[in-house]
Amino acid sequence: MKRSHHCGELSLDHVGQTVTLAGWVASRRDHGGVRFIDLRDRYGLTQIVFDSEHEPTVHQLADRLRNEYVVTVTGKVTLRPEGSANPHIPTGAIEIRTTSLIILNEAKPLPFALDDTITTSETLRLKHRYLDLRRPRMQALLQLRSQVSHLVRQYLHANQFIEVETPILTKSTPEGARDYLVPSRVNPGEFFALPQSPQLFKQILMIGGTDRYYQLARCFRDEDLRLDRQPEFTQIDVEMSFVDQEDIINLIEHMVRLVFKETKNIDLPTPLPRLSFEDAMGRYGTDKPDLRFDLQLQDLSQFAATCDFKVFRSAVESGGIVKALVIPGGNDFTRNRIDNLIDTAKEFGAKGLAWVKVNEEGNLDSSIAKFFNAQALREALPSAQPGDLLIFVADQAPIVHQVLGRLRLLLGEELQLVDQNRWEPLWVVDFPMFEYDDAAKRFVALHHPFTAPHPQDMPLLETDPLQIRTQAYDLVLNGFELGGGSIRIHAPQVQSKVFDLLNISKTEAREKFGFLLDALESGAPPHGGIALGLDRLVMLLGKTESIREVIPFPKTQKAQCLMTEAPSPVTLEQLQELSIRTTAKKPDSPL
RNA sequence: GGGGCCGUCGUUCAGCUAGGUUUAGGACGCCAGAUUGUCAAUCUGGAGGUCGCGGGUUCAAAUCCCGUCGGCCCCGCCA
Repeated sequence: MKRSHHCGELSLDHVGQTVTLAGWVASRRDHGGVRFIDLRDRYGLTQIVFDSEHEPTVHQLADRLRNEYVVTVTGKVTLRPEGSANPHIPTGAIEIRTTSLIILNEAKPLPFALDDTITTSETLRLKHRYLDLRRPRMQALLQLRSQVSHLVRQYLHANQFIEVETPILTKSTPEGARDYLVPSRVNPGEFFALPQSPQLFKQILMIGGTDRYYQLARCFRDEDLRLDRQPEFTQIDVEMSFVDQEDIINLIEHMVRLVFKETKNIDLPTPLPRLSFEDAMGRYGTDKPDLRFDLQLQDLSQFAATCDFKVFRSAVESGGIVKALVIPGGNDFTRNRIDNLIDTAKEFGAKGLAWVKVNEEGNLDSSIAKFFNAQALREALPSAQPGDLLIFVADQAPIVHQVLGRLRLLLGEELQLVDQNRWEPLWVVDFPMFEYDDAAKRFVALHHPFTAPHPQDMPLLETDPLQIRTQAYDLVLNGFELGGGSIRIHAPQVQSKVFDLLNISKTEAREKFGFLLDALESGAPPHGGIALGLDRLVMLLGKTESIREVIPFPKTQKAQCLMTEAPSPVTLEQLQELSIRTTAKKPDSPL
């Protein structure tokens, strides 16, 4: 018996019709002579009535119903009696007077309540994800994700993009995250890698004349997990030929604005604000600033250079900087709380944390206040008001930025400065091309080794690589990196030069991506692109507490699936067939 | 690899910080009965826990100590 309607659509308009519904028993209320159940499917809830007077047989059968039984019912849509309508659900004006009930399947008592309001440990939810997914909230999130994907596809197709699938079984890439490896049975001792991103393939597609490519690409990285990081995730992967940075930023802005408008009726600004990497680091101490609250880093290096506090002066003299955060109302921080801040600053890498209270009279209150000219400090820090707490870090710039950037986030949360209803997207642009890795004694690419320098910085490749800025851009939203991209190198000589600087030998470059180098020499168009994290986008749109909520079957922090219990040992035969022997000593290992 | 928080009936939470008050308790769920207008239904009764696991301290451990397993958050890592 097929259903005629679903459980979310019946209303006064249907009164008098005979309908058939199917779904799960969401709850039951037994009054003896009359029994009610709420029947649930993806679309909603409908109340079903079993009346002993009119339909004694069906009423008796309904006694067997339990939560999450799967049933199909046929009956007449009727108006609920005076005073018993339920205004809280869309179908609350009507109910179904049942003439037929079929129990399609039974269900054991549940390991946890499916109620949206009841909190259950995530462990249990993940173990029984099939139950968890039945909850309206989870269905809504799946639907949101589907809606976002659909909008993205529509938009990109409308802009002449072609969706292309790139290989999942591919080649291990250097200079990135750890790869997930897949042994090749027919090539003993050799391995595929799962893609960390389709980066090289999309560039090859441009060289192949595809002009505009996109893919909702599954990517894999064998690194430790975070609340916004999973070992497999989906990115909206885009690449275009004959474009510059502005073209890509424009295209993506429109797409993101469309997604926010269509899914949540949110109007993002036009155009999106931009910050240079330098400004982002200087003012927020991070390349993914959360602009939902202000609390900017204040540069006090000039003041510090002339003050009597030796720690400050010597930091500046040795090429470092001094920056401060003005904590509004921080004057009432207890000594204990300040000590905790100092400890936290040290954990973040600072040698110490200087602090000064500005008391209600506007005087400086601190053990180091005697070193400062109060007037000079006021002029250097005009935003400081009576009642504030000033905290300072003096060190080399990267450390100052890292420490104050993190303290800013911590304090923003503690002092509830973050407006949860705000949406603060921005582009971070003009990234440096390289960083110097002191440990490895070499340059490393900040973005990736295929990112093109700014044309005017090109000569610096020979002279001062650390000063080179790239045509790279990150899209940041509320402190999360939504994605990033760049204009790519299309000149083979430039690409070779960059590999040199990264200390990737000719042999190694040849071995790892000889195909790209060959392709670049075969008529590569100028091209560039971007990749946005679909999971993070949906997580932010859905305001969920972690990325796992918007992934139907996510992994735990130990990169395991609690439902399937993957990964798991395999048989000795399987290993032998793959010419593999493991050195792991697990009690349940087949060795 | 490192730091922190958490683990008590099916679920959720109390009890732990004063070791004995506990035969480990409440709520929800479950089981049985009652109930013709509920929608967090109600009423009566009942079942259900080796306090994650192992070891130690003690006359006595859910409670203190050590280890371990699992979950979460963070650092490192994530070009």
